[in-house]
Amino acid sequence: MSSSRRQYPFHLIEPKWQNVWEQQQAFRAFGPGDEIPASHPFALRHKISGKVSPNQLPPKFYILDMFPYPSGVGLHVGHPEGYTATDILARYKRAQGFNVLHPMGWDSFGLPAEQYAVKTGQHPRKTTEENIATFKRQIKSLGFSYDWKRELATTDPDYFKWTQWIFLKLYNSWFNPDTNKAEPIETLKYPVGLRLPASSPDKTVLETLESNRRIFCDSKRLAYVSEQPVWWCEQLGTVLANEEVVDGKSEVGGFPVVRKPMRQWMLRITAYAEKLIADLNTIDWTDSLKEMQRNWIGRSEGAHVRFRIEGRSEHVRGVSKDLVDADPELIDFSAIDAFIESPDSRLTDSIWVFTTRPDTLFGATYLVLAPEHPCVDELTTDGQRALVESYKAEVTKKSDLQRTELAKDKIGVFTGAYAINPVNGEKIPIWIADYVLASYGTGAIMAVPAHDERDFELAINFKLPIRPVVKPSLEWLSQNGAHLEVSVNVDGKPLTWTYIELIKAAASDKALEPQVFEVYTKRAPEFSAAFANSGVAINSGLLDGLPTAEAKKKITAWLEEKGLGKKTVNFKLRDWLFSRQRYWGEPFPIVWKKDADGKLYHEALPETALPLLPPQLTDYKPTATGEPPLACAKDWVNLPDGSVRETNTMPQWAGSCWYYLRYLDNKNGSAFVGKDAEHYWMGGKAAGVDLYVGGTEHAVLHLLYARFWHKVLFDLGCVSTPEPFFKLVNQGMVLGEDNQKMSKSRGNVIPVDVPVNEAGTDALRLYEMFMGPLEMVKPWSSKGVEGVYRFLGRVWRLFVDEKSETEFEQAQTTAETQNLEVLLDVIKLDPSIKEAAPTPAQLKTLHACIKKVTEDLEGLRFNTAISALMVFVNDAVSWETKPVSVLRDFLILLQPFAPHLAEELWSKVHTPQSTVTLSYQPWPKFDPALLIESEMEIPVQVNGKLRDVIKVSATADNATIEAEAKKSEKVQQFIAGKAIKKVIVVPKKMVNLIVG
RNA sequence: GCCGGUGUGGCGAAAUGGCAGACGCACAGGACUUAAAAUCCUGGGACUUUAAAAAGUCGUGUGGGUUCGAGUCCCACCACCGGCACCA
Repeated sequence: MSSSRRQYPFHLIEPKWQNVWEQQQAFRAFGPGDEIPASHPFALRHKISGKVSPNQLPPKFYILDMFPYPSGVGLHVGHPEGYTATDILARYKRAQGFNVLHPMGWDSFGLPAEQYAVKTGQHPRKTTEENIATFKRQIKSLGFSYDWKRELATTDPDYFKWTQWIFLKLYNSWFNPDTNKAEPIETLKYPVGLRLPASSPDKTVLETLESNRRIFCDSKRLAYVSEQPVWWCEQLGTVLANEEVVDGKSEVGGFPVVRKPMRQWMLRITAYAEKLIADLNTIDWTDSLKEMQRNWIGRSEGAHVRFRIEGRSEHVRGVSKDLVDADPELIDFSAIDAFIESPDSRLTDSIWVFTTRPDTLFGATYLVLAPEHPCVDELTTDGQRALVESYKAEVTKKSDLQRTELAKDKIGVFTGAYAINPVNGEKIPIWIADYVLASYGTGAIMAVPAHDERDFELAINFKLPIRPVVKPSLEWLSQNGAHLEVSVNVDGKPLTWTYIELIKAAASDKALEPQVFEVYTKRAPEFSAAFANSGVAINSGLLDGLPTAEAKKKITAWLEEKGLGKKTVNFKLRDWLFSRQRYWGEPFPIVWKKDADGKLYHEALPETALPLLPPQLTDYKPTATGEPPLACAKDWVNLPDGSVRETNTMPQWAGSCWYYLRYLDNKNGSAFVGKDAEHYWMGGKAAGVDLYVGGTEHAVLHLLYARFWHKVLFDLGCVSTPEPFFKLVNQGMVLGEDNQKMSKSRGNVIPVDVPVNEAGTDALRLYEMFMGPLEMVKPWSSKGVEGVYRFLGRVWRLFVDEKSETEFEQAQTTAETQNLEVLLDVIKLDPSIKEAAPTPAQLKTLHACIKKVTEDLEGLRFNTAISALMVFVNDAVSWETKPVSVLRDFLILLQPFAPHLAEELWSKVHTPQSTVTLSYQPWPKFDPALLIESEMEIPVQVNGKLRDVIKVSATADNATIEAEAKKSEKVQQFIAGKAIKKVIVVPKKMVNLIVG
């Protein structure tokens, strides 16, 4: 920045007011049960003090930032963008009389501190504490109005005690599909004896029952254990999350990663898939963000269809009852039946598939299983076994990336087995191919090559039959189906036509159509593509002639009636892999024990054992076998009673799933949040957090996980709202001056202290918001900072006396004592500022500004609000007399944006009897009466083109306006001698004359 | 490929279907100054006519449409950014 002279002494003003706020505790948020000191500005403004009941408190407004991971390196100018937006709004809402909760904390578990520990041996807690201190100092220097009394860190045992407590809630709950909510595990009825391990002969029925019950409960818990392949990075000596693996390499360091199966904790988020989608309609998020979540959850409606395996005897309904030899009172037979009839069943007389197009069932000419499908080995015939095995081996070798890369070339292998198409009894081959994913649906599909592109490609590659069962549009056919040949029965005579000829004939002769489409293709036709859209069913028996939507309904009903299928909603969302093999995370409050058969089972620690602290270690490196670092602490792992602690830790997401609740009551030692605090801060008109601002990078992960936890807590009666964040806004990224993403390698990172040192925090805040709309991606410009800095200088000069400022400049350089207060007090108000009645024009300028700033803040349009402040100042600098009352209102408007400067100027213009500090001054009210003009300017168009602007009285009616418009000389030039065909007068807006 | 977003001066950007370019940056001219910086004042979309004042034509990614009137609404397309991606 080139300015040699400071626009105004921000270097003195900013620390001064930050100090004052700190000493006053100006931004403490008082909730139910808090003691409000009588001298606190909040008490003065609202005339309450001491302990007050929730209904005595003003309405709340909860404004939340996404709390940061405190890294070792400093903030750059992109970081404070969201924080500035929320702070402006917090200050605005405070001025409006809301009880504002605006907290900040630290998402402080994480890999960097742990990697530093591996390298140096320094305990991650020490690194974390140092980083928090740095971050806090930097954030505090920006003058945000956080209530630091509510600060929290996810690594604090008083905090993660409750993270562990919520985990236990998940562990001890299951999702009841009948009540459609989570319930304590005790409410779970279980079907005894169903495909559970055979009991040893000497065990009593009850012992077996107990063991079975445990296994069954474990299969329903919201937190459960499963064997899962995870990403293991040898060089980093740790397991990585999916997000940390980019193109088959670790995001950090670019080391190779491999898939390794490990015992993992999972959270059953899939149970909430439907609610997580449905409740998006109840919250105020942007459409794009909601859409991202919808896509991630991936809801699709369709059906499960059961294909019997050829040559196997049909499973008889109810036979499972024979397995049970226990007290029938304890048995839920309907649950057993439902299980056997479901695709979850491992009974191997059938293969279940999921399809969104059950209407194309008649066109299913083969089945495809994922290579990992559990039935593959059993189905494979001896003749095909070698081929199948080598294919499977090849697939396992490929990474996920390679599997996707080879997408174009559809390869598969025949298992040798056949299934029966339930609608027509046809014997169809069962294949395996890696384009079918084991993790989606049932891991098996029915292939309808005529109407699915992928099935089509495989069918072409391996010459499998293709049978069209949906009539495509003529247009599509003329592009794609010209070579298709079909046999047609017309009036009893078999004919072979090309498909396109046939459709054309049908189109020209409507009478032909019904009978034409009752054809059965004798030959595998030569398509050039699959027709995957909706159409009308053909070649489909009972469905013929039905449009796709109706055909789906009809065939699904038919399948359900015969016990061959079920209407189903399927989701892309998978259960959440919740464990990490790391040191620096919350330990699981779980121990492992052995039952009488020597089998391991898990058990929760009691709540009284929380917080469960991680052990002290000297080496934080995980072992080469992938065992978590915690396993090294033998004393910690092995308990006196022979049980063993869980050595995995929770992922970083765990702490951020509920931190917004802890802010409400962060000192509570007996509950994760107190009932009163929760009701007060999360209740109200907009339930939950009133405004949440953060980056898009969390659009699916954090925001989905937090919603999930919140819904579980809601179901269990722990919180009072079904959604945590009512309104959510994503701030756009701030790019470097070169229009590129800021990064160390590009060298375009601008640390916050650069603009702060050169122009001050207020200028930084103002520019962050003036750049453009909050949600937009926008480049940084140091010239732009200079512009808003100049504006603040103009504000300063609007208020202060030039002479005394010169004296101040001298005093500053010569004064021995650097007492800020004394120095700044030298500066006097400009003599043109007087206790005077404002002129109508001045009131108009002020109230136009109040209106615009207020409306823009409500709509989060910070950039245009700032331009309104500039317009006011541009006008006010030319006033000969500046009425104090007008300037005071202006300072209240300026305060949210540039709080330090506003406070300093306020301290000069405020009246002594006003005891409430600027931050709690009531927001000025806009008076529409003051904006009414005596005259108005009306643009006049001729044939839609602007020709003149006329002035008429504000009360002029349409007829008068029209007459005045026609009188205008300029308009006359264009209408003279022409007939006026039509006149449009928009009241108080404009006139349009249409001439011929 | 699918979903979402964005295209307006030299630049960041404004505009409930009604005067396109508010506000700011950069630029130019002027005042102040020995000078520079800072500050203050003035100017500006492009093109054409004009000595000038002034006037006219065109102009919001492209092509259509609706309307008295379109940056704004509708249809088709193009470019860029972001997300998802063999999801049956």
